[in-house]
This record gives sequence, structure tokens and C-alpha cells, in this order.
Amino acid sequence: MKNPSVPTLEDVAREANVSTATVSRCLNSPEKVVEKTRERVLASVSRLGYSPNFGARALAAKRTDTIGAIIPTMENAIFARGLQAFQEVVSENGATLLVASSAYRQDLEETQIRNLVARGADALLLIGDDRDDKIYEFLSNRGIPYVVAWSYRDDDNHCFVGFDNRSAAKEMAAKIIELGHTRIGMIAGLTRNNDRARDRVLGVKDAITEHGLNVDDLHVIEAEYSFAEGGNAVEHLLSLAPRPTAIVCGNDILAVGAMKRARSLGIQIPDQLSITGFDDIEVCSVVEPSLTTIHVPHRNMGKTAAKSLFAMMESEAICASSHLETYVVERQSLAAPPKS
Amino acid sequence: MKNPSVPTLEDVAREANVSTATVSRCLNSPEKVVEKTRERVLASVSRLGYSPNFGARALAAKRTDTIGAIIPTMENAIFARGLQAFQEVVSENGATLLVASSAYRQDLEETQIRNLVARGADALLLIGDDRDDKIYEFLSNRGIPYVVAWSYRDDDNHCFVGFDNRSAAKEMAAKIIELGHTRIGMIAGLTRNNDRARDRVLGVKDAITEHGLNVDDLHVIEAEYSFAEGGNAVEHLLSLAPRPTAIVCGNDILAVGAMKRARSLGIQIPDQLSITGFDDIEVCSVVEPSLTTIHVPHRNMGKTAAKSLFAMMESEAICASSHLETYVVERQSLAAPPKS
DNA sequence: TTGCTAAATGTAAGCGCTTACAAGTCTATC
DNA sequence: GATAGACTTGTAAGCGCTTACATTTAGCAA
Repeated sequence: MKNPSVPTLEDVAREANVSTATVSRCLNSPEKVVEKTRERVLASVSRLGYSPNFGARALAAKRTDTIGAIIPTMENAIFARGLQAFQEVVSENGATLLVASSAYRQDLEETQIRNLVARGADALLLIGDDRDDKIYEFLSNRGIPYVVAWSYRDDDNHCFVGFDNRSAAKEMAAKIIELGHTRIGMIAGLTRNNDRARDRVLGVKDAITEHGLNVDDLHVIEAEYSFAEGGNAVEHLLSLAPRPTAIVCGNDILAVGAMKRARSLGIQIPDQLSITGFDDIEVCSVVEPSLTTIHVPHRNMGKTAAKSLFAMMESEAICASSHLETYVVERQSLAAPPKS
Repeated sequence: MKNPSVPTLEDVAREANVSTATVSRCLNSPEKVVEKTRERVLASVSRLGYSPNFGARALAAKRTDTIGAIIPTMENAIFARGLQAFQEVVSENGATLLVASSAYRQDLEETQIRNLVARGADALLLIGDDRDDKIYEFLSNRGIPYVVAWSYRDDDNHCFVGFDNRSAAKEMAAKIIELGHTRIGMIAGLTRNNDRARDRVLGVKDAITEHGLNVDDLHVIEAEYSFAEGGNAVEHLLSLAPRPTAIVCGNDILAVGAMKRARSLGIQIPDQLSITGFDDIEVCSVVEPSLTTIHVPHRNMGKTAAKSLFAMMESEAICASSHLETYVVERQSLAAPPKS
């Protein structure tokens, strides 16, 4: 389908009997136009159903009031929630959010980043810091501010707005060990191109080492983000000898999937097996037994990320990373190991 | 921050010692350029880190290979899943997806639609058909094809790719009534600006009328999309006299919230109270008892919607609506009413 | 070699908008 | 009534790209 006849600035100008400059001013800085003229112009605008061509505007004005976000997938509730909060702040600031998703593929992510930049995104929200250096170079060459969310590291490479996945996971594992568990299994999310998943594994290992246990005894299985995969993974772990008494999961979905499967195999949770999650999505408090997990302030993270981005655009300020706190939410799925 | 110096087509042309036209051709229709030249040009492109300015391209070429989608919220799993599938097809066709969310607000949705159109979206995915006529006019004036998803109506007003919310809800309610329930309550999603939610209520009423019960006995409460609100609503319904023996919910989240709350109030599900959902999201099979609900082919819907859109763009074809099938998934939360 | 066709490349006119600068219009003051 | 100064509006030069059309080059038959 071809545009039959989209009205342009010039059409409006002709209709209102003014110059294109005046129409443009009416739209962008109305105070510069005397009321009478403005009214006439706005009337023509609505009569013609005019709306400005974005590309042309961006080309001429060199700014777009657009923020881009590239997330791995929309199907993960944590991103959805964080992004919703992000979007709220973006709107409050009169900007528009453009979202693209990368399906956890690095090549696609790069394409999407370039794409959003080419579309004139003034700033970018990125998830995690695991990507090729040349992308960061590209962004800095272009002078495009960006925030790395869902991750936090204590260095100045990027502006982080996130939490420390590693130490959060460590805290959870430590709690498990302190309850007396020694045979621990882990169901991790896929670690490829995913620093959050990797850090969570490292955190668990940290705790194990620090408590004098043997890291080699930790059996880690990676699984896709689904209940079913969590179930399959737990089945595998339960077939091990000696069988683990606690299973740390890289996220809540895997944990719930594991829990359901274990129960369907006749295993009592937490009496015979403890299971923990990560993220604290809503489903945790709705399953039985409810899931002990790590609370992550997703909404707050989204809000903060957006604010940081606007601050950076405003003042060309250097990165001011935000380190958000997480904490263990104790529910029913974690208990001391069974006395054997 | 200002762009320090973004390379343009002209810079590349100078570097490669060709005209801008040749560079453009290398990028858009490489077969028109002899190999040797092309190599030289592409080398310059990557040396300079050039990527084309999207606005300028759109302005000159009058097409953008961009599909826009406006969804009510990303926080609802059903949209996320459908959109992910939608996006896959969009990518396969070499186009890019731009997503905006409207927070169920009609004014915001209109803004977002105009925004995406101004940005040059070649086609649009819309959710539901409940919006001002002037928006449809706007789209048809501009010749922008669009698909209305998640809804289906037997008329030719739009190209629907969805399912019949009303008859699906009716089917579920009929099943409930046929099990012997006569005192039925409903927890609906917010119906404002939401034809899906409204249709689901209507469907339940259809079934009631058709089975000779009194529609006025149906107590409908509208609730926000959250477990907690589902819980509050069920508490209210349970306080009614006579107390309902079955509660139809407008979506799974409300149903699960209702079920949990009812159980925490000491009510046995389904022995004392039946509860049903709508959508068949993953959580249904993970709660206890598992939730009887209506299965909706969200992914398939997303895929189909995308295909329809491309077909429309290709052939200027008239709307070819797709009516997708839904069906009741019988799980544990629905049973015959208690013998009183 | 010449002449002709086809392929490769270049030229330049916009696409619709913003904005620096020029020009015009008032008002108020002398 | 003339004139400076303050507003308001108009003029026109691009922004970076695509593409119709013009030009050059290459390939090949006669």
C-alpha cells in the first residue's frame, strides 16, 4: 500500500496561509508564535490530520527524544516488569521508548543496538555487560549514553544500575550451607552470553569454597528458562549418588519447575529436599510450598536506570552507577537437611 | 552529549573514492555494483564504522521495513508471548519490530500509534478493537495496514487475527452450569477500554441466559490484573449470600489469586468452590489444585498476525481475518457443586 | 578499428523538517 | 511624525539518504 497523500508541513502552511517555519514553530515552541496565528495553524493541523514525519524531524533537528532498550526476551517477567517501570519514567520526561529484543543472541543484539542508534535513539538501556567491546566503542564514538542494568560490578567500565548477582547468590548458598546442607546441586540458567547467570553460579561456588566444602562436588546443570526444563534438570540431579539435599536455582522459573517435578516424584519439599530460587517473581508466593528466593527490586531498577540515563543526557555526567540491594526472602521451600 | 562526528555516506564515498550513489547501492542492492568496487566500499564502511542514518533513509526511500506493535502492557505474559512469536516472523522477513505500550489508556495508545506511524512504521499490530474511529480513519488515510489481534469478530471492519472471547467464555460457563452449578460469580478483568474483558463477561451471561438461569444473579466484580486483586475479589464474592459455588475468572492471574485466597480462608477447591481461568498461561499447571482454564494459542496468534500483515503489505490484499480456536483445558479446579 | 549494447558509475534533485538570519510590523518614545 | 527596539513572520539552506536519469566504461561483433 502506498500512502495516498500524507499531509506535510507545507500543506499545513498553505492551508493556514503562513510559512512552513511558522507551522514548525507552532508545533515546537508555541510561545514564539502569536496566539491568533497559532490558533489558525493548529486548526489547519487538525483539519488536515497532519502529524510530522519523524525521520525528517530527526534529520533536521538532530535529536529524537527517543530512548532505546534492548532486552533478551519479553517472555521473562523480570524484564517486562523492569521495563514497564523504565517506560513510565521515560514518558514522564516526554520521551518515547523503543524496545527491541535479542533472544539472547549476541549478533542479534548488536544488530538491534545499531538499529536503534540509526533510528536516532538518544540513549540506550542494555541488560548485562556481556558483549563485544566494539559495541561499547561504537556507542562511545557516537556519544550515546547507555546504562547497563541487571548487573552491577565495582568498576568504572560502565554505568551500572543493578545488583550484584554473584554476592546475592553467594548469600543464598551460604544460608543453605549454614543450615547444614553439604550435598548441593545447582540448576543454572543458560550462561552463554549471560553474565547474570554466570555470576550466580560463581556466587554459589564462592559460598561453598568459603565454607570449606569442595567446589568439585557442586553439580551444576544449565537449563532453559521454563518449568519443564527445571523439572528435567532436577530429575537428573536426583538420580545422582549421593543425592543432593538442596538445590539452588538460577531463577524462580527453574526452581518452581524443579519443585513441582520433585513433588510429583514423591519427594517432600523441604523435608527431603530444599529448593531456592532467584528473582522473587509473583509465582513464588503462589506455589506450594512457597519458594524461598532472592528478592530483586526490578521495578526500582527500571526507574533508576531511566533516571540515570536522563541525568547523563542532561549533564554529560560521567557514569554514576547505582548498586541496588537484594535480600533473601525466606519462605517454605528451604529447611535443614533431612537427618539421615 | 553531542555526536562527536558521525560518519555519513559522503564520508564513506570520499574514503572509497566513489560517488555516494555507489555507496548507497552497495548497501541496498549490492548486485548492482561490481565486486571490486563493492569490496573497497565495504572496507571503508567498516573502517569508518559507518551506519546509515535511519531518518534520512526513511525520508528518501519512503519505506522503513519497520513494523510497529502497541500492546497494553508488557507485564502481561500473554502479550509477551504472542509478541515474541510475532517478532520472530518479523525478523524472518527482514523487518524490525518496534514496541510501545499504552498502559490500557486510550489517549496514550493514540499517541503511541501516531508516534509509530510518524516513525515510518509500514504496518501495525493492534490489540483488541476498542478504540476511537478516528484512529482507524487516520490509519486508512495513511494507507497503513494493521491487524487487530486477541479479538475476533465476524464482521469486515478490520483484519482480525484472534479468537472469540465471548464464545470461549460462554463455553466455559456452559460447562460449569452443566456440572450443576447455579450460583455463579465472576471476577472479570477491568473492562474499560478492553473489549476482550467485556466480551468474556458477555459470554458468561450468554451461557447463563441460554441455560435458563437468571443473569441478574450473576455477581460480577472487576479487578486489576494481579493475584492480590483476585484474592480480594473472591473474598468479597464469598461474603455474599447465597454464596456462589463456582467463580469464573476473566484471566488466569485473577483465578490463581482467587484460588489461593479461598484456600487460605479454609475453603476446599474444587470440593466447596470451583474456580476457572482464561488464557492458559504456564502458572495454571503449577498451582495446586491445577487450574481449569481456556487455552488460547498466543504464540500461534502472534505468528499468524505477522504473516497476515506481510501479506497485506505485499499484495494490498483486503483483510483476511483469522479465527483461531480456543478450548477448555480441564484440570482440577472445576468440579460439581457440593451437595448441600 | 569502429560502432553498438549493456553494465557500472556519477550527477543531482528531492524527501519533510528545523533554524539562522533577514525582513517586516508594531509600540512607545522623543 | 520619525525612529529605535521588540516581536512576529518569512526565506532558504541544509540534515543524510535514495534513485531517476545522464554519463562513462567495458565487451564484443563486424
